[in-house]
Amino acid sequence: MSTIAQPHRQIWHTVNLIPAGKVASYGMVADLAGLPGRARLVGKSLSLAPTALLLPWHRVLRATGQLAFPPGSSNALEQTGRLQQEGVVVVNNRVKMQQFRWQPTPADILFMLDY
DNA sequence: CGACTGACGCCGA
DNA sequence: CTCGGCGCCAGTC
Repeated sequence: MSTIAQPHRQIWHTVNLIPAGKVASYGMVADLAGLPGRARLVGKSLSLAPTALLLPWHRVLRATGQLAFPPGSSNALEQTGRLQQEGVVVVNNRVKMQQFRWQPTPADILFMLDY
């Protein structure tokens, strides 16, 4: 069976913990996954993630709150739709991080370390 | 081997 | 708020 690099597994695992109605930035996910400074790797991992995993990729955006896709692109539209469906307000292709930022509990951290 | 490219982030002008 | 520049790293050419 194919050997999936650990960093990817860690990243997918972390993204999967983001609760509906909340969002996280690429850098935040990288940090929580034990890969500080590897924000770009998070983007890469999500692009490679099997759709069968049903990861909440739409809850991951840039640190500024901007969606990672160009406004109007099919990806941006789908991401916006999914977020609003969860109650996250998206205006001009961006979200108010101050209001919707996910704040992982100590339990969340432990859950990831345990993995 | 070097140059370029991303679903990024931060700092300074 | 916008731009430019640099750091970051795995792939690709």
